[in-house]
Amino acid sequence: MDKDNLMQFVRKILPMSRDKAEQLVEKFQPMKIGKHEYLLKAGKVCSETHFIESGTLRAYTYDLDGNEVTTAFYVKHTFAADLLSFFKRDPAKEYIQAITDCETWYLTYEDMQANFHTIPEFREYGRLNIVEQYSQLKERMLSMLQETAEQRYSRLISSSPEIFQEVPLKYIASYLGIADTSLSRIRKEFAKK
Amino acid sequence: MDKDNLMQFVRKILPMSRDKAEQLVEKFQPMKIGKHEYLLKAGKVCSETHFIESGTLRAYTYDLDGNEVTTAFYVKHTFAADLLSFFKRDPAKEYIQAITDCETWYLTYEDMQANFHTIPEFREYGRLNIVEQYSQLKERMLSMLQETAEQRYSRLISSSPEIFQEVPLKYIASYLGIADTSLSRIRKEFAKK
DNA sequence: CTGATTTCTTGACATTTGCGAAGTGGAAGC
DNA sequence: GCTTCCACTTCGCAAATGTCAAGAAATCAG
Repeated sequence: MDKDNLMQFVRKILPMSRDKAEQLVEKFQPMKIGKHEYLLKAGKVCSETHFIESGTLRAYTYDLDGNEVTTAFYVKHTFAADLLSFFKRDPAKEYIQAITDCETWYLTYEDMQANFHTIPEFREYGRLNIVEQYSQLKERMLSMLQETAEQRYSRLISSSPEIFQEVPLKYIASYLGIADTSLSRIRKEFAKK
Repeated sequence: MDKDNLMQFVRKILPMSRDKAEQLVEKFQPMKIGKHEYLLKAGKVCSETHFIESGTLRAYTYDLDGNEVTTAFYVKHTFAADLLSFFKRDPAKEYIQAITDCETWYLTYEDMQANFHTIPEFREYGRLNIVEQYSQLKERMLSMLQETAEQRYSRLISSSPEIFQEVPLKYIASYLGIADTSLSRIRKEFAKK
């Protein structure tokens, strides 16, 4: 397992020389996580950020009635971490669980801080990365505000078809903010078209 | 008009000495914006971030059917800006409009960048500020996922009662993701309790 | 392979919310 | 002062979604 995918991802967000990029990803270390295992549990401080080489994970929390609410899916070649816990050093409110076996490259908070202080490109990358996550969250927010459940489903299946290969539909339902029975109906309607 | 409120806000997010804080807020300049005027228009790059000394603003965009969707309210003693446009230097997708007459302290992107490079505390503040915004957006996202319109209304009125003093209800409705007639019904039910 | 568990679908029914139209009250402009 | 416009409410009905319960289908464990 080499770091090519990680390098490619990093340079896409902030174009830089190959040398700089290599310096930047140097501290990432490999990890394996088995299906159903946890990358993070609520109550613990998120101390690493993981670039997913292979596999799929999800983040979830509980609503006031005790129901699971899936807040994010993490697919290969993206980063998985609880940003808030990671940067604020607060206990996480979410669980991050492997849906399939996963391989990741992870960076600890300490290593990241060290690089922030010594590599200007890394700082800039760090900020842009947060802005990028904010951007995605905002799009999802807008989608919740102005689209119907069917439109959100349609959007998800065309933007991230991989998710549907590996993730149980009930998780997708709670991610879309609807009951699993409603998703089932929507899929039925959707198939007709 | 002095910068006390600004200083206080900045130091709340990242505690630091009074000297450092003064250095940090030095570049902020005063501006006045009249009711109904725009602080930012869609298509333009957001080139300043505004700390609101007094007044209220809202951000909005249009959905696919051409309806206004209110995405944020900015009340006094918080920052107003299109984060994505500001940091990515992309054209904004939103309008930011004054709902009442406003006074702000603003900082240009260039001044911010300059300070980022020379003052470590400023960098750290900048990152934490984004994380803070991300945190608020995430809470709103969760609220959309798991709460009913009435619960969202209830939450907003208790967390930000000021908004209801100055903002037309139809904007609040679109912020909550519901039709203005539905908000009207919800308020009626809510008043009974 | 078999039984147990989980996931997914379906149906009936209740609730929430949206939409269009109508009406009221108040603010703004002339 | 009068008129116009805008914000807000209300009503009736339609559409979307939730809840609960049952059963089919897929998956897992031994």
